[in-house]
Amino acid sequence: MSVKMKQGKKTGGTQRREETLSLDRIVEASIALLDSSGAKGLTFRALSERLATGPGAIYWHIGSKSELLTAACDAIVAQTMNAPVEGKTPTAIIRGLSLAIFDAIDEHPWVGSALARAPGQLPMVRILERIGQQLRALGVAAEDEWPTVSALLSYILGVGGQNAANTHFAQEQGLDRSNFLDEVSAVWLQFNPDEYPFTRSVAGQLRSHDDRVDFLAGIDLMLRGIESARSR
Amino acid sequence: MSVKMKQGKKTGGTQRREETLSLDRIVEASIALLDSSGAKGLTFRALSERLATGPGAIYWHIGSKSELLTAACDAIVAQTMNAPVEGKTPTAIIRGLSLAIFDAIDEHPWVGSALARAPGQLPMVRILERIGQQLRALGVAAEDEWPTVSALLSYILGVGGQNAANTHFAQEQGLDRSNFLDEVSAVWLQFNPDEYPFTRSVAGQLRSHDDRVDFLAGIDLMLRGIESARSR
DNA sequence: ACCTGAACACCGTTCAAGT
DNA sequence: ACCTGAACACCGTTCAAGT
Repeated sequence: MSVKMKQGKKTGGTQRREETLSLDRIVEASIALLDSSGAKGLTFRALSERLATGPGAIYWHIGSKSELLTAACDAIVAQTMNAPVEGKTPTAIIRGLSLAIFDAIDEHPWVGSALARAPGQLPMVRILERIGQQLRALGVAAEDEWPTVSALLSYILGVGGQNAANTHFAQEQGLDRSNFLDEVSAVWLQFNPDEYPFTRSVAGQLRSHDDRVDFLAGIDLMLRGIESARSR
Repeated sequence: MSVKMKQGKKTGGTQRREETLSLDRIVEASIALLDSSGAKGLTFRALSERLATGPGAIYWHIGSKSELLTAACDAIVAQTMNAPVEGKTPTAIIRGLSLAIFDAIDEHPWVGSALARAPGQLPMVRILERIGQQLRALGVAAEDEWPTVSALLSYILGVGGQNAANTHFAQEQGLDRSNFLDEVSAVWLQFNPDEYPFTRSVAGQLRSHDDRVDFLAGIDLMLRGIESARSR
């Protein structure tokens, strides 16, 4: 739940009063702000008002806004990736982990874009590690380990980013996400059939689809690909 | 090369002088700005200076900054997706199309993030359409068409987004991208071996890898998955 | 129809000054 | 060591006024 991005920050032995500012409290307030008003809602002014302090105080605890966003993202990802996953086989666990991330991003859409903007950072690494261990258990060849996790991770980040963009776009237009997708589908149906035959014919499926099911279908596609590489 | 995002904008019969403002000229200048100074470089002030006009003039031609970014993105994507692709079989063409997008994003990193932020919009649809047609040629079952393009597209967007984030992060630290990845690799090697065994052992591969090769490996993984679904 | 440019309502970040 | 809050250097966007 609480994650230090900086190190060497031990809070002595004596207990301070609840109101004291701390990275944890800042991150907590940031998450609340992000959840309620999206990525645009996280500003140092809104944050310092919520924490009854000035913007400068926050800068004492964290270096920049992007660090703050990554710290908030990491709090969610850590919580998600530390939770136990049901499933016995490596493939089942990978499916479970993937769905857990999907659901976390679904609940906190801003995590999708924050994750994509922090390459190589802790939040990404947590996912990389847990999926990687299962790939190893699956028996993926050593030289294939990196390209394989990398591919799975990219896919997950891609879906997460789309998810974030969809909800952002939707609430910009005052719609919920499924209404927004309905509208996209309607636009696609107006496209010139000679130029965009595939898009048109698939527009209906866009309308009736289930994001979560499609996401899992993609994971399964990749898992089948991994299997078929292993067995040759 | 030139794409109208608004409609009904015919420029009469008479030719205006070169200096006249137009969506095309604005998009062209935007691309130059984005290429030279990244996503942060595109501001209405810098743009209006370059075009020797005021910010208000630009707003007469385009509705908002995000529309402008999408229009610039679409100019690149359209050019990329309209180019002929070598390859005879559907799989070869999908590989070629994917590489073409990868290379375009590599050359214009900002396209990676612009693409991700424009769900359902024209740039994405261009990619969707061309890949979708090849999936159809491949014989993918009608009910699998949507989840399959969707998965390929998410993967491509995911890699593109990472690519964009890497170069953005790198130039923020005054490094080039491979030096930046070296640094990430060094950080990973410092992680606790008990908590992050996989990440540590894979850090070396991160250092010596080739983004483009890894990207293609992911595409091949998915293509194998598609094949194996078809043959059962 | 198209352009000008000042003005508005914000941002992230810094920093002297306080305790 | 930690906090305050004014100030700086920006943003995107609007809009009366011009041609």
